[in-house]
Amino acid sequence: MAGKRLTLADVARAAGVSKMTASRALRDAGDVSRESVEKVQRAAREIGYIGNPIAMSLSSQRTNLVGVVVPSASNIVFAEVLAGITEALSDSGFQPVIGVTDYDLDREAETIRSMLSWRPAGLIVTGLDQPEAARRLLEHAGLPVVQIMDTDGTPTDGCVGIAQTDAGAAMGRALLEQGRRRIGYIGCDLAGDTRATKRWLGFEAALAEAGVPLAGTLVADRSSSIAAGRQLTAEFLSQHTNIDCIYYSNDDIAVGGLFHCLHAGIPVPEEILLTGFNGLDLVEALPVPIATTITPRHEIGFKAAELILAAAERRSTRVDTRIELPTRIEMAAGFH
Amino acid sequence: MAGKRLTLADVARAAGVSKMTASRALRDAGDVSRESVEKVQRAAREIGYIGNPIAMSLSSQRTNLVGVVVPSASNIVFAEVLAGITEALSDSGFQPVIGVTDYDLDREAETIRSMLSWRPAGLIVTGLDQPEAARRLLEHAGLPVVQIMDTDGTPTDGCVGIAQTDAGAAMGRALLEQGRRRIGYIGCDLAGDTRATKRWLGFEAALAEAGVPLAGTLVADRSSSIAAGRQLTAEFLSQHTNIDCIYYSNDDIAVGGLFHCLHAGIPVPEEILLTGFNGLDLVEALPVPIATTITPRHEIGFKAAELILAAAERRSTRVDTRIELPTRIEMAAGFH
DNA sequence: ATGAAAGCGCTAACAT
DNA sequence: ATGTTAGCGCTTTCAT
Repeated sequence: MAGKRLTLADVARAAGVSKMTASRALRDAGDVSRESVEKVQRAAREIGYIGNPIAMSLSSQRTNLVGVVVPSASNIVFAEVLAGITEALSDSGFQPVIGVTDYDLDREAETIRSMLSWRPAGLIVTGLDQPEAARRLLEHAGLPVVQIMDTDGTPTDGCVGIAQTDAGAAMGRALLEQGRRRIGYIGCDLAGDTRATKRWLGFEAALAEAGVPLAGTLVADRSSSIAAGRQLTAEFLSQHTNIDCIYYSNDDIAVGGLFHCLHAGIPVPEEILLTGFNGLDLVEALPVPIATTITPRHEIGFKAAELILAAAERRSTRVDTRIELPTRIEMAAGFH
Repeated sequence: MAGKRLTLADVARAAGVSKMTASRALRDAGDVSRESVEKVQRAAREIGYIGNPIAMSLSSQRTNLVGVVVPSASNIVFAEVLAGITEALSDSGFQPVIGVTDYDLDREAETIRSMLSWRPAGLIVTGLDQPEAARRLLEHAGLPVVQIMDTDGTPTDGCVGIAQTDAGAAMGRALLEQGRRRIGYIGCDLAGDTRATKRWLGFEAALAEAGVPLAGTLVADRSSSIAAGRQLTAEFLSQHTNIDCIYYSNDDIAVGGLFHCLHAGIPVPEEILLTGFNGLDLVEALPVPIATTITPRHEIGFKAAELILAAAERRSTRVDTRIELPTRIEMAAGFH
């Protein structure tokens, strides 16, 4: 059991070549005879050699790591983004390393710093609006950085996301087109989520442009959840009358709102049209239709990882690419 | 910009001490005068030194990494387990490194192998029933391993979880106690999820013991989701009559079932009692009550990480601890 | 095509 | 309490 771990020297000895030849053979690093390659790879397999990425990284001054910083792991949206990243990275030899900030701005800089200390091949970070300290870290990182989810602003290096303000505005116009006029807004955790704030501002501006003021606003400093949506909706409707539409900061809260309406016997969407954001699977399965903006979560992750991969391949320290993905409004999402 | 990265030698020079003293001072490794510690830490801060964990790890032959292997990242259950792990690890100096297998048994061994190559301080792996190859890797890992979620079986080293078979049986008895007799079972993805299979077997055994056969069974080879639950329930109810209760392999599928019933106008829970597993927040917010078994997801992650930490602290290669956490049945979960 | 020497940035072990 | 000497396991560079 245990015993000392096998090293490259063991493989070299078993194959009857030098460490260098073994190293090259295992990496397909050219300039090795077919013969040697086979000998070495067979020897490695036979003795059960597993390379040591730590030593590899220290020696080569580069890692096969891609750092990913997201605000939440339990939010299905980021889980889907991560799935996209993982898919793009699979079979590339690169590994994602995930850091979670829990929407804590101080922890964000700390997390980024800690990722950078591993000198990853690239970094994927959520959002365009890091506080000063974090932004400085990204600027001086000296490696490819992709900021994701949002394209409203100036990225440090590259970005992949959607136009958040426009998305909010588009939904505002769409709701007006449906004839809704007594429109409320309910949001959670806006301090930590600048994307939601942008949508809200875009939404409000679109209504204002049509001369329709928001009929009411309820923003809670708590984290977004279905339960929060349910409670906030109950509170909101007890304070405002004749509301015919509510725009929520995301789908979770909107579904909570729907649960309140179902429980209270309020006809959805006839009396009140509920509107979320993201187009989660949950929403598509709802027994009653609500509106939402469908976002390409998986694709955002996939493309971001592709950009890092491409930069790593050409040994560049920059991505320098800006990708704005389209969104789509669905007025009656749900299974009906 | 960029330029060469600062190393320990730079700190030592700036502080006017040797590399060794600087190293010890930065790590609080004893045997350094208060004076030197301060000088070094100030120098490090001033020049903006960030340590290189790769070099540290290679030299010390140990890392601050804890490997975590889960079947799915987008499943909220594992996201909550990860949150527990992250919380236990925060401020410990250890970092989780996450690997996702997507319920693919081949990928599991590969993922474990890849985690092990980094020589983490410990490994947290989902489930007790790895296929042979993966199990061998764990046995020969030579580091603390904690298998999570399940305690029905023999762990390689330590485990933290719940008694899955018992949990299924307990729910079976509870439903009988409610007077339900025409009970169906609907499950998804049971090949990849041995825990769900154990619950099912326990459940069926409990019914059999009372002389009540399952009124029907529908198991789909697709991944678990709300949409799947909705479709499978529709299918199931079209095939079986007089069903008064359905046990689902988890909460997601049960919620899908509820959505079908709400849409079809079937009174829940009066006519049919729906039963999930986990006690997700989603379930607690539902407008109509369903039954579920509440599981300590967060705590499982937290305790597993604590075990790794404790083993690392005493420089042990084993955890050798088995923790079985209690579950609780709630017959009318939801907000009503 | 192969190998020898040097070193990546740090810490363990052993001085002093 | 501080410093010196050797590596950790690999790759880079430079010979051959």
